[in-house]
Amino acid sequence: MSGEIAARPRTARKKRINDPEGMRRRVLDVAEESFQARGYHASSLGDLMAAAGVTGGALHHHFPTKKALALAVIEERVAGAVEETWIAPVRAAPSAREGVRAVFETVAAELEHQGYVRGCPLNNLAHELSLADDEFRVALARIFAGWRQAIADKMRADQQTGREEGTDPDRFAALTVATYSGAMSMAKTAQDAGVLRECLRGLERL
Amino acid sequence: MSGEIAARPRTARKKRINDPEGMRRRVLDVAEESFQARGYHASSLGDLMAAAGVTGGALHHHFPTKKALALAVIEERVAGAVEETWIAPVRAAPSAREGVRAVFETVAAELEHQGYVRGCPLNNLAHELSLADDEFRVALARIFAGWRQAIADKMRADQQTGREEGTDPDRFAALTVATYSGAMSMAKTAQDAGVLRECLRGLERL
DNA sequence: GTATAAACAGACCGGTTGTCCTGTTTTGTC
DNA sequence: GACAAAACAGGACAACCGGTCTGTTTATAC
Repeated sequence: MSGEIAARPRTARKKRINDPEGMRRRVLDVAEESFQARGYHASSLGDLMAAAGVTGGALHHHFPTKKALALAVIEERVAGAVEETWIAPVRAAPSAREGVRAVFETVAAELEHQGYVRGCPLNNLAHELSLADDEFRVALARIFAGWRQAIADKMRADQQTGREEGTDPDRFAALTVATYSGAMSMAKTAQDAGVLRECLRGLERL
Repeated sequence: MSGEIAARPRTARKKRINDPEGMRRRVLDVAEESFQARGYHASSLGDLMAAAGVTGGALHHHFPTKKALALAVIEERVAGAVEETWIAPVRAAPSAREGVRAVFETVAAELEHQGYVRGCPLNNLAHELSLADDEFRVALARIFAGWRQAIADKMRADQQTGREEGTDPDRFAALTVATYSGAMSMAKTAQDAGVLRECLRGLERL
């Protein structure tokens, strides 16, 4: 066993294939994952490079700075996550109120199934980066605004059909997003998704 | 003039006074400030030492590690902030619902007066540190629990006098804390405290 | 007064960080 | 096939980080 030196890669002797889109996607994948799990400042580019199997040159080619990488994660991944888990389901729901209820329960069920709580992707980055850099802040604020507007628009659509006449759409949207964000914050800190359901019950008393 | 060597501090010729409590307090002051403004990972001990006017030896004497310093900030300052701005005012209020309303408006007024939003001290650290270290997480979770319980207890006291019979105290407390936390998160990201008032209005419809 | 511990000063170090730089290889274009 | 640009490799580097270490001064106990 002592004679064994590092096994050379006999297969694939220096045959490179340029795949810029795939490489960019892989970097974004591990960056999104690491930023959520460890945070922006606690994630080193060295770790990301190792996890993605990417060299420094390639990383620098696609994302000149760490900030540029984070901005891409925010605008492409975090915004996408909010769209996927909140905006689309609410739009597709029979009503705003029903959509909100469904999302709360879906997320709570998912968290309980996976056994741990990583928190809301948007809120996680918003807390760490909003005060650090104004470009970060604006990008994150835009996602919050789109989230709220989607809920408010749905509520307005409900009102077009005569329902929910006593409810202020923007107020309902703000309250919903705030409650969800705060509940996720508590769930993350307690590592228990139960508070999500508790807050949903409270919200339904409206 | 050429004969002058480095000007010796003629005043205060090496007269040191040991003030362990004061030095500890100064370190905690700048650490709390920096952790809130820049976050834990973005705050270097070097910056803190410079800001507090403290040498490395003194810092290490009172706080052996950065983690120990953060733990002290959490348990002594963050817990104190929650106690001061939330628990005490709610206890002193005529009712739970009135206390919650008063705190929301007080905080909103303060934020609008100072012109910027730094966010909720507890939530700021909770997001960055909950997943990083379990000791951090437990310490932060305990503060959340105390916050919720104070509100729930106040609601239970109200119910002893025949009021609020249709409200679940724990549910009300969870909803209140979640809404406030989420609203502060949005207010911080948008740098606009208006959403706090918006959420309070929504909450009052219960 | 003397012993002892606490409080503080200040330099030092190994490891890590983000970024930059110089090459090499692949790909697209004519 | 010639050529330019994009894509990628991999090392270099200065700055910085957190922690440790040794030594000195101040306070406390007896």
